[in-house]
Amino acid sequence: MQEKLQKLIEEACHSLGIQNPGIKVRRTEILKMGDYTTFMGSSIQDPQKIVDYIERKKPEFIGRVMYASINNGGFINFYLSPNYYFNKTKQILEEGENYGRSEIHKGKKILVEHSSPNLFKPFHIGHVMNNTIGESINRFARFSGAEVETISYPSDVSLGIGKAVWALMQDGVEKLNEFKTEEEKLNYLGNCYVVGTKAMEEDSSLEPRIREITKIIYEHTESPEYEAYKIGKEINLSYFKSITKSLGSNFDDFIYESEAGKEGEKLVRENTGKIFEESEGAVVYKGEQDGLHTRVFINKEGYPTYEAKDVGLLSLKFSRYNPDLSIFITDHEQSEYFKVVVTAAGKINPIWKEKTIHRTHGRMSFKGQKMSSRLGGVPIASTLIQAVAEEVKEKSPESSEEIQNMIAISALKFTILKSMAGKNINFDPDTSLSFEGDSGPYLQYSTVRSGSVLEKGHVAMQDCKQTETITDVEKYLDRFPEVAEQCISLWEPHHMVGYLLDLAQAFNSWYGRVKIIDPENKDMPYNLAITRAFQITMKNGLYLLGIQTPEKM
RNA sequence: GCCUUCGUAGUUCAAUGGAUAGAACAGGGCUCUUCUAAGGCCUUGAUGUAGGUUCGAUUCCUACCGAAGGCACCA
Repeated sequence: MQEKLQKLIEEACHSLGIQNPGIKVRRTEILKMGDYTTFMGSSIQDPQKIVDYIERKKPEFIGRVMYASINNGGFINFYLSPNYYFNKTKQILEEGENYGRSEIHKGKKILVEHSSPNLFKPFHIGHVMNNTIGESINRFARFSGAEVETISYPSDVSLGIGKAVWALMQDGVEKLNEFKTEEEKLNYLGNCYVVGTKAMEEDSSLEPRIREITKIIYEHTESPEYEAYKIGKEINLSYFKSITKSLGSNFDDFIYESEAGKEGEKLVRENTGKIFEESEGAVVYKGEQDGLHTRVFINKEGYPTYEAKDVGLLSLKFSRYNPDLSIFITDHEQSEYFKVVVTAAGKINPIWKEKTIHRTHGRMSFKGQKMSSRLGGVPIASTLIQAVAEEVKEKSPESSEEIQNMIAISALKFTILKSMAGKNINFDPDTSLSFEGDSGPYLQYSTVRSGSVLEKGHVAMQDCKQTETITDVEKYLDRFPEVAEQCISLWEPHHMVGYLLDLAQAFNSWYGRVKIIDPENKDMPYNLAITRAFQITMKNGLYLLGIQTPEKM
């Protein structure tokens, strides 16, 4: 549509002898100003003549064209016709869950890595943020026409894990059998991590032993320690899968830190003297040559650091999946770190840098009393979700537990997704997590409401007649595909959140004014069709945010 | 000290260089014998400071003030 209008206006300019008008048609931000608009600079002598030209040629999709004069120029505003919107509604009903699906990355392969956990450490609120943003980007990737592979990068070797395994060995692995549920076993393992860390802090003579265990884990040496580690790793991994599943994620594959470490160490050693250099006994990359800073890739003890592991990860991603685009999501405090790592890795293979996109999420800080006291100041993911679900239960005791969870997760995800990723979030449970106003539940509620209307009336497009007036709901529905494309091209989900709020508001406002199920009203069939189109679009949009829509609420 | 990101209403967030800077929460006032009031309608209130580029700046540039993060073997 934008291209059609662009052509039309260029044609009009040419007919008036203006060769390079340099004007761009774009969407209006305010609905009453029209659907598309373009700014006419003072170089255009007589914009009214352009309007007249278009009025004469007026194709069917244009309702009217207006010139609005302003300071040093003005806008030519295009209003699309009722006929255009009528056909659009029909199109949405036909396309259903494919409405808005894009083809910008058709034929391409995209690799998305997110939610990378630290096994043996609890899945905390930071992981929920990563998962929420990562999952949404993952769904946008799938909506872009690309073939998508989703992976996670669990950290399965570190000194910290060595400490946890040491603590696990103290009481014996058999102790795990005493616990009935997976949750209890997991809590016990989490406790081992704490106990191990504390023990080493208090008694430094334990260090050689813990380093020995870490080495065993790193080298997969057959031993009781390695067996204990494998059991612990399995429990943690299985918990990771189940909690991310409950949040709406599935992973096609994993690349483990232990694998990436070996690959990375090999690559860094091969390129030492070329890309990397030795300095003070360590192998470093001097980032100053690129306006960055120096980082250590292999420490003076000869072990690969996270830097080398991330180089290995990049290498494995491209050798295993050969993606056209590789996106990964981390905490924003790693932004500078990854600039150095990706730049250094790009010197080994330029493709790795060119095709890699790093998106970040901020941190969540807590304030307010209500939720903080319930959480006891520990933002473990499952505890947080449970606490939110409790709030939902108070408000809606008659809903099933499944729906209560859906609403709780939507409230949480909405809070994370509504602002631009990478910015910190001030999480005030008393206000940021309200279920009223701009919120996840508001979007769900609006969708459920449309479903409830549709239960009472049957949608039949063939009974619909074109109306004289155009509702704001139709105008917003028309914009869904381009909002999705905006999110895809920028890899920023928050645009969709703002859009869905506008759409839902338009629907709720319309719902308040117009009785949809009204046999007296000749527009009832078309109003039902709009309602159905609204429901389809909301569901598609919420899907892209990783939010489920309940049947009732 | 250097680098990155960010300062918008009392609060939490929006706004490809364009029209009167949008919402929500909080405050004030309406609205359920009519399809779900987790709703709708009305109302008070904001671009950190000082310059610059531009017909036009929340957006781009410079300085300052403030916040978060990074800067050698932690992740």
